[in-house]
Amino acid sequence: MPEGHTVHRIAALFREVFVGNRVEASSPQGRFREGAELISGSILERAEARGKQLFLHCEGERIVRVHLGIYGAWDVVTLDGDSVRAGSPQTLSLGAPRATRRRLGERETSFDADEPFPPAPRGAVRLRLETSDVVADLRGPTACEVHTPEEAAAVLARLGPDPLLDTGIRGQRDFVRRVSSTARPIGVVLMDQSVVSGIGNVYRAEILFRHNLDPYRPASSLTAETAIELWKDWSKLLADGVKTGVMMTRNDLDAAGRKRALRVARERYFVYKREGLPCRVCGVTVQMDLMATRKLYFCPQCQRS
DNA sequence: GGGCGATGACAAG
DNA sequence: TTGTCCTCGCCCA
Repeated sequence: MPEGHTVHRIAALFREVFVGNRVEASSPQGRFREGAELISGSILERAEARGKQLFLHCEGERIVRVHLGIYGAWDVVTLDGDSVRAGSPQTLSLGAPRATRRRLGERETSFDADEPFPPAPRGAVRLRLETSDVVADLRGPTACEVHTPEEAAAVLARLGPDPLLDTGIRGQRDFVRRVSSTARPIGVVLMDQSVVSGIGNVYRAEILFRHNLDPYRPASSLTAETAIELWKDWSKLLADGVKTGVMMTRNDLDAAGRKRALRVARERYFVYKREGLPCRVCGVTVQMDLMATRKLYFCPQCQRS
């Protein structure tokens, strides 16, 4: 997925294009018909992310919670703002204003869509949100539900700190406390959303590598200093990811290399999906193990206990 | 056109 | 620990 950075980007985009507006909701696929009816025509009051969870607060204390899971995505098509505002006869005579399509999820893309507006739903669209000049299609989410404030609060209560929300010393202390209180492997603990929000399989592998940490080491054996460094690093990576839309975890590149890595996915990581290739730092073969059902990539040399 | 894997999280046993 | 759900793009024939 869609790790935490993606969901914060979606929330920011929704704040830009939906919040404050009356939004029509539908479920072209049919699997969210009742939920869509509950919120359709109401004003979207807030859009917030916490870790991998998105909360859309609608008028009337109805909150749509969306979790993209491993392959969910939002396709957002916006009419070009200038064209819409200009509304000049010239623009109109040229036909429909240009639409821009953005996908936020699995692989982010952005391109001008050569299609009429609103576009017909393609594939299995669980939820479509629509105003006169924006359409957002949700497909493949692991969760899409309408909650009461109490239900939403219950979900939030189960989530560990998110560096973008729990800034400062409090979030850091909370993280350190949760990490130090379990003997489970740090590679498992970083993926546990009740310990820390937003880290997924890519960030897990990369953060562990960046700190030369053996993924199997008991979390409680880390020093407080190390735990603090992990929190600070996650804070930085998340902020970067939200800004660029890309998970870029290499810190060994010059400007040109960095630019290239932003374009070429396989250049972005130290170890993720590099099983069998030489470690970028020491040259030893990168290894892949299954840890808690997920593929864990690490360098057995750089990440020794 | 079939199979498979993917940035995830549950529940059941 | 295993099974299940969600959808799509890519690989191979």
